[in-house]
Amino acid sequence: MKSIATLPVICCGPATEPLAVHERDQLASQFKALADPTRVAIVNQLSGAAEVCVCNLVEAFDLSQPTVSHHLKILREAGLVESTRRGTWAYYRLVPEALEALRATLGA
Amino acid sequence: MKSIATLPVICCGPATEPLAVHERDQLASQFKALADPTRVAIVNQLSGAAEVCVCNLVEAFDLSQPTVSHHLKILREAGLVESTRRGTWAYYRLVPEALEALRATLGA
DNA sequence: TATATACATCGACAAACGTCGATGAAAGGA
DNA sequence: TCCTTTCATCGACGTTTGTCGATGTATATA
Repeated sequence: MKSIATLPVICCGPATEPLAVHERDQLASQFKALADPTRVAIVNQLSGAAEVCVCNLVEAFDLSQPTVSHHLKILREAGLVESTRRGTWAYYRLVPEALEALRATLGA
Repeated sequence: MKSIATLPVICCGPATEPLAVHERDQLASQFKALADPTRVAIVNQLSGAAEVCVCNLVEAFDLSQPTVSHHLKILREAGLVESTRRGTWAYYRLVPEALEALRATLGA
């Protein structure tokens, strides 16, 4: 008989239940959205204000505007950020529930 | 004057302090270690027991032995797991503090 | 010693990723 | 209407990643 967990549940769901394939994939793609230094920095920036204009992000990171836009798209598709367009400008903000959910999968 | 955070600190450090480059890179590479479905599943497996033999992992995932070994190496280099060799077998286990630290960067 | 087993490393290859310049779309101002 | 600004999308590129078969390295057993 195999010895069963006595440790606290850490990462990615109940210890006794293996992850469903789609859950596994979903988690992986959310972590993947954070698996780049620029995107980590973007999220960090966004955590410092209610919302941030794309123009500010472009000048904050020494990258081209298309590249910043690309990273924002990845974060958006992962559900970690969302955006609003006001006039010519686009404003991005975190989705706190998404980050909280991801965080919950990492520990007890 | 820029408007400053009134939101709780979410992800990747104090809101008012931008991340240092090396912190940013370190976080990104740890998230990158979790940015693959197989590795998420491995960590989930490991959360279900004190330690798991590599042989069990190889048969659990429909992948070749070198591929599983490769994923374990990535998790090991990220500091998320560690291993012990006993006889012919290698046993892997989680590093709870590492996961806890990562989790802490994701939320208040 | 020789053989078998468990795991790591190597080398190769296709697929995915990060980056950029060029272009497109939508809004504001002259 | 025309021009400018802001942002998204496209196409291309070099690099990184996931995967495998083949090989190397210990350990155990006969």
